[in-house]
Order: sequence, then structure tokens, then C-alpha cells
Amino acid sequence: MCSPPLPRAVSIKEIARLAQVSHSTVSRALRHSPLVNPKTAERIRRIAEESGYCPSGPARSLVTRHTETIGVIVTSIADPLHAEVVGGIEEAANEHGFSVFLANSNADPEREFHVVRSFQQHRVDGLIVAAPRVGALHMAALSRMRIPIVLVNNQHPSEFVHSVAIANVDAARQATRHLIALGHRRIASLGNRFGYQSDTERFAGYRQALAEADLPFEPDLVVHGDGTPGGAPAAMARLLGLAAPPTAVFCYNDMTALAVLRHLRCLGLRVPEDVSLIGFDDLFLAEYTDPPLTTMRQPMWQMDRAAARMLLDLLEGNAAVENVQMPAELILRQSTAPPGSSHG
Amino acid sequence: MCSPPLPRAVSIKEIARLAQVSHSTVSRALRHSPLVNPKTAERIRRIAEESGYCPSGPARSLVTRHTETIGVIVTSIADPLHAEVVGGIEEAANEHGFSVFLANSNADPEREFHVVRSFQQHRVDGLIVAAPRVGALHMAALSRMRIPIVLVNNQHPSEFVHSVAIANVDAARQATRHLIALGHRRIASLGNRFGYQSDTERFAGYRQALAEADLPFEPDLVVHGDGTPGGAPAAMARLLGLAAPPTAVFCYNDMTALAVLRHLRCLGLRVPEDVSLIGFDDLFLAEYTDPPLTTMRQPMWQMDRAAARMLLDLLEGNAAVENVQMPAELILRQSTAPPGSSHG
DNA sequence: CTGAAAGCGCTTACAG
DNA sequence: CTGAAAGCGCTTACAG
Repeated sequence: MCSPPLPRAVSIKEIARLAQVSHSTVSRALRHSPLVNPKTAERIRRIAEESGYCPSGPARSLVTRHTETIGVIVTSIADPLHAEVVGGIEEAANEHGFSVFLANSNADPEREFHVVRSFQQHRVDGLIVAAPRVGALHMAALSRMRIPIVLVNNQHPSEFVHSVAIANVDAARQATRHLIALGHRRIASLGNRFGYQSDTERFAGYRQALAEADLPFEPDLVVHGDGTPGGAPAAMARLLGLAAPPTAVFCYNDMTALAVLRHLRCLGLRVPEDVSLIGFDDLFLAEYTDPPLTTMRQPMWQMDRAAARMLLDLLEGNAAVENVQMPAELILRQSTAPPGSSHG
Repeated sequence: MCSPPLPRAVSIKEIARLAQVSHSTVSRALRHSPLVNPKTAERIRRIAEESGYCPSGPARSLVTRHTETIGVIVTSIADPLHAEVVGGIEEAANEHGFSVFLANSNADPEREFHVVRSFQQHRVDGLIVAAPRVGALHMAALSRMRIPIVLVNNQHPSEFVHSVAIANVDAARQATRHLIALGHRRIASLGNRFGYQSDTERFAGYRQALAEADLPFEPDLVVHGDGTPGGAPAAMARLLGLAAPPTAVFCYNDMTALAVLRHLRCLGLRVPEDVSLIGFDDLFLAEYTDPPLTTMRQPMWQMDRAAARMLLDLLEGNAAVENVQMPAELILRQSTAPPGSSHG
């Protein structure tokens, strides 16, 4: 609240005084308006340069009515998946001369509210929401801001916004097919009960693949974790306690797969010899686990860039597609193999 | 550059009209000034609320001369270590009502320049620089901005700024001591030739530990990677090619250790039976490798919070300590063991 | 307690 | 080509 008197930066007026012209002329010269004598324009620019002039964004935005900023909301910056989100967005934004405000909702409703409010106060030109719940709960507040908004992997379908999302159904089907192709018949789905739509969609893809292969759907083989390593052991214990345990597990995400991997190791079970494991996301670390994790790659960097470009298009007045679905890619590594491959 | 006419947000004037008072009074009421009749203040606030009024940060900052924003510069957002940087900063900033601009320098000098310039235009109140080179190369430009700056893990010593850094010498000494205590005598140091000061300091710590234990320093046991997984295999090959290869390796960071781990596995060497490995950073994934990685934890989240708090202190006019050194913590996991432990 | 006035640093019609 | 003027949305002395 309180703060020391910042040294006043040199303004357009100051350099007008120095250059012996009106501040209007300075403004024009600095903006390279053709309406000013090239000689004086040059002189003005030199003076500005020498005096270390740096235009005031806030002042400028007051009249232009845009700030050249976008806001980005993520649930957790520490989440490796979201770290990439921010990277792709920042890159694309910067290429267009936009700066990005980053905020972390922490999945806390109160915090989410404040974040949106604060972005609104800063008069961001547009918003990218990569925090599923924010999109879900605050859509009304968001659309009241009357600025372009793009949702990344939004978890609740809504018609009136722009979004980019991973093609969950296809991805899950592909993952399951891969396991089926390897010869697995008892394939578990370890979902995420907080995954909302993505969980539903991935589950649907799993069932589709089963149906296509004429494999029976067994409810017992479906358990729901919480999308974090913490919930995985319990879920896995349920599966292993079954009379006929699964020979392969399709995990909601890599974090879950990671925890399962570790849990199985503790139990003395081998991956993929005893149990095959497939993840989702292709986090950086998926390549470094032992065995390296087979997974469905979610091209986050591209998705983010796509989201940013979509927003930038909107900001530049171009029509943009409403929704983009990006395909996931099966990344074959060593955590999947034919069932019982150690014995055969 | 071009952009559609944003719908004009409701201003203080508009609600003044609605409330039949002057806009000065509205301003006061909204800011809870005691200089306004409680009844009318209440009425004004209600009207503001109902009309969806949201104060304009840019307009406000023009007169208050601060924007309640800070800029954060990192080299790479995708780098897991830096993802945490941002998280801690954003959290602390938000608690004090500040928003954060995030930019990624990509270790590109031109980009770095633009980032600094853009933050300056946005009139950020303060800056946190977690991109070592920016601190090194642009210190002059930065200090010309005349705003508080805090450097995180800055790689070049400079007197006139505030900084928080990891205690590299101590950390490296501790790591090396751990290996010595396990009985290792031939301990390699796999450094990072782009690590500037941190590399130098960690190397110094390594030598100190050796000296303390009266172990000879062998230049052959010191190689320099590039701080990324890419450079590790070559560096490791050199070490393994030695007449008497090391039985333990102190790696510059976890990423390097990770790559070494993998490389050794390819070569059929076991960790820690054949070679002990200790990393640095304690990235999230260090816990999930096989074997889990023994490493020196760099408490990034706390370091970031410390940096943010230091900056906030500065912004609030409080004196702040100039430099904070945070101790690293030895995290014992399974990648280190006595030499030749498979045979004994 | 309230309003008129000045001003923050800029841009941009409007007259010359 | 140039300057005086108005205005962007706010805050805050200054007079009542």
C-alpha cells in the first residue's frame, strides 16, 4: 500500500522542452508519424534516446484503450504440465508484442475470483484460462469482462467461448488399442475422479476400444484415483486385490503412472513383465523413469501456442476458429509389452 | 497493432451520474475515504457494484505512480527448476496484492533486451531476475530503471543489487563429504561449463572436501558438461575411459545426473553398485528415477518466496538485507552407496 | 462532508 | 508540418 516516491521517469513533456517543440510533436516523432519534419523528428528521437526516455504504457493505454497484455490463469505453476502451458503462451504472445500476466489459482475459489478481478483491473486485452475449474465456475464473471477468452483443456463444455483441448476420446482409445494389440485382455482404467470431462472422455475412449475388440467391459477394472501420485497406490491395491487382476493399466496421467510404477516396484512386481503401464501427458520425466514410460503425448507447447495465437487473432479482429482439438500421440517406450512376457 | 474497439468499461464518471454526486465523491467512497457521508458512500458502492464497475489500474497508476506489478524474468519456463521459481514468486506477490508479469529470455540477448524494455514500459514497480545472464549483461540497463531489483541465483557477483542464492560452496562440500564418508576415494566432479559462478563455487566446495579429507585432487576427475542431459554422456565417457575410473560422481545438477544414470544403464553399469551418483537441485523427478537420486536439494520455492519478499520489502520502503544465501540440504536416496557395494 | 480544479503521461482530431 | 486543446479514468489538494 504505502511505497517510496519513485523517481519520476522522463516524460514526453520533458523532452519537448529539451527539443524546443510541443509535446504533440514529440509524441508524433516518437511514433514515427509522417506528420513531422524528418529532420526535427530525428533530432527529437535522438534527444529521447539520450535522455533515456521510455514511454509509459499505462498513460498510453488510457487513450488507446488497450494494454498489450494478456492474462494467463493456471491451477498450479509447479505442475510440470502447466509449466509448459505458460512457456508456449509467453513465446507466442511476445512475438506479437504482448506481455503476459501470470496467475496461479491454486484451485482455490476465492483466489480464482481475485485473480480474475485483478486481471480485469489491469485491463488485460485478453485471457487464457488453463485452470479447468476457473473456466467452469467463473464463466459468467469472465464473459462479463467482455474481452476475448481462450480456454485450454477446459473441463466443462460451454458454447460461447474459444478453446483448445486434447482429443481425449481418441487418445484413450488409441492407448487402449495399443494394449489390446499387445495381447492384453484384462485392461484396467485408472482414472481421475477430479478430472471432470477429461476423465469422462478418456473413459469413453477406453470403452470404445474394448467394444471394438469385442472385449467385455468389467466395472471392477475401473478405479478412480485423484490425478496425483498420492491416490495411485490405493487405487492400484484395489486392482491387484481382484481375483483376476489386470495385466495392463491405462493411467489417467503420467503422475499416476509414475506412482503406480513405484508402488509395483515396492511390491516386487515388474513393469512391463508382470504389468504393462501406459500414461498420459508425456511429461518430461516420462522418458527418464525405469522403465521409460509408454504414454500418450499431449503436445502442450503446441496447444499453448495455438491458444495464444487464437487469442491474438481475436485481439487483432480476425475471426478465429471456435474450438481446436489436438490429437495426442502414442509414444512407445518400455513400460508396455505383451502380457506375461517374462515367462514367454 | 490494430485491434477492435473494446467496449468501454463503466467509469467513475458514469457511476457519479447514476449516484447524482461528483466523481470526486465517487472516488472517495470507493476508496473508503472517511471524508464521505457513510450513507452516500454506501449508496455509491452499491451502485458501483450493480453496474459492474471495476477500477482502471492504468488510470490509477498514472496518478499514484505505481502499478502494483512486478516483472519476473527467467531463462526458460520449461525448465523444471524455473517453473518453481515462478510459483513461489507469484504466490508471495499475490499475497501482497501484486500481479506478476512473466517473461522468458530464452537466453537470447536480443530477447533479453526487449523483455527488460517491455517491463519498463509497463512501469513494473520491481523486478526479479532469475535469468543469470540477464543479471550479468544488463545490469547497467536494469539499474537505470531505478526500481528495486532482486536477483535469484545470479551468476556474477555485483555489489549494488539484492539477491538470493544457494550456498554453492557449502552444498558442494557437503555432497562430496557424503561420498567420502561412504568410503569413496576417486570422486569425479561433472561440472557445467556454462554455469559461471555456480560452477566455480561448486567446484571449490568439491576441492575443499577433498582437502579436508586429505584426498589428492586429480584434474582428470574433473570434466565439464553443459548442464543439460545432452552433454552428460560425452563427459561420462571421458571419466570411464580413465585408467582408474571414479567410483562416484558429483553431478552439477539433477538433469546431468539423470542422463548419466541412463547412460550407465546402457553401458550395463549399475548405480550405485558400480558407480555412486549424487545430483543437485532435487527436481521433482529425482524421487522417481531408478534408483531414486541422492541429491542436494535447492529449496527453490523458499528461495523464490524469499526473493519476492525481499522485493516487496523494498517496495514498501523497508530496508532489506542485501544478499541471502540459502543452505542446500542433502537428500539421501539410493544412488549413492559404499564403493564396490555389490561385491561386499 | 462535497465539488470544482488540476494533473498524472500520453494521443489525436482540429486549426492553422 | 506544428501547436493548442480536449480527453482517456483516476486521485487529491483546495475551497467551500
